[in-house]
Amino acid sequence: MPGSTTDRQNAGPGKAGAYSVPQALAAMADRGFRLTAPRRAIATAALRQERPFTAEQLVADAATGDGESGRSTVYRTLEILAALGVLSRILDASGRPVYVAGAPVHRHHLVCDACGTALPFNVCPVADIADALARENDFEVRGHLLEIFGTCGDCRTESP
Amino acid sequence: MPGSTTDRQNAGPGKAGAYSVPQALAAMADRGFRLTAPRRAIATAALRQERPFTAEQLVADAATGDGESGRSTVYRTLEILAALGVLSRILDASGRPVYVAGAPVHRHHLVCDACGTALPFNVCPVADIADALARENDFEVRGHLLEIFGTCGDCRTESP
DNA sequence: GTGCAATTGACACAACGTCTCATCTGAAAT
DNA sequence: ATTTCAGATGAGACGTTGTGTCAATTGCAC
Ligand SMILES: [Mn+2]
Ligand SMILES: [Mn+2]
Ligand SMILES: [Zn+2]
Ligand SMILES: [Zn+2]
Repeated sequence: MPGSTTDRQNAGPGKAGAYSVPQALAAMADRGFRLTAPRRAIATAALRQERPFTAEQLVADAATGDGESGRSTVYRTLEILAALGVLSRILDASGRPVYVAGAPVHRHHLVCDACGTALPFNVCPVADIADALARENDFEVRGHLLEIFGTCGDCRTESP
Repeated sequence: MPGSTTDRQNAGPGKAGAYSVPQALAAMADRGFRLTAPRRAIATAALRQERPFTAEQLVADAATGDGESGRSTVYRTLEILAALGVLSRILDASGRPVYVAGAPVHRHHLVCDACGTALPFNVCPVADIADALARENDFEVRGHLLEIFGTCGDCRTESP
């Protein structure tokens, strides 16, 4: 059962808000999760990704890469990493859940149709109108979903 | 009535932007789609929904309600109705595609967690910042996704 | 009416995800 | 170092959502 105590030195993310693999593992151990070989492999693979990735992608990755891991374990470990704030689970342009590195802070993305890169931005234009909308419609706002889609500069220069 | 003429005046949606069943059928016929029994049944069932509905919900509905329709036909007909602007396909809080009545105009919704009601609103706070974000990040904006989640007044008064 | 292309729907298939449960293992206690 | 067992694994069955195929059916133009 989770809840024990161990080393807390590098349990948190660095300045950029991104966890290193050792930090991610420490965060897991902190919460009482056992450091198994599959979990090490999955955390390593997840943090190596430079773009949003689906669970299935990592299933395939983990099968060939850093040791074998079953589908169930991949799903379970990604869930844990998301709960710990090592990863965030967001929705891509098609509504499919994808994971990105970083805590699930209030954040939105510029998502490139071509390469899938999700560039975060933090200005939120929703808060301004949410209050007004809530009042006008007797609606209690809990949260919102905002993603902007298009094409990044790199992809535009590479295409005719 | 023998020899009655086909209403051509009903090809478009009414003032509220919502299609009636005859209007939806007329829109299909206009585009060369045949008016089959399954299509009538599916259009009828779809326009009867008062909340966003999934294709699978309508598959179940159509099986019991206005005559039998195969799964493939339901999916295909919903796709047609969405293409015609009779329905819109949006994403719910979980990212699942759902259909709502009305043309896929630029629109966002207040989506109730409890009852699923999707209340549209038309003020868009994204346009304001999209330009700036595009410029700052060399990103060509194609579109965006914005849904606000929470609880509607009806559901709040019914719960403790 | 006839003819034929459009349409249907049973069925197979695939992707994604959940659940179970027999087996294995990390790590705490000794 | 060995014991011990709750935590963890993963093969496999299963459910849901959605797509593709194709022989049989049917709307509709003529
Ligand atoms: Mn926001
Ligand atoms: Mn908008
Ligand atoms: Zn790109
Ligand atoms: Zn409600």
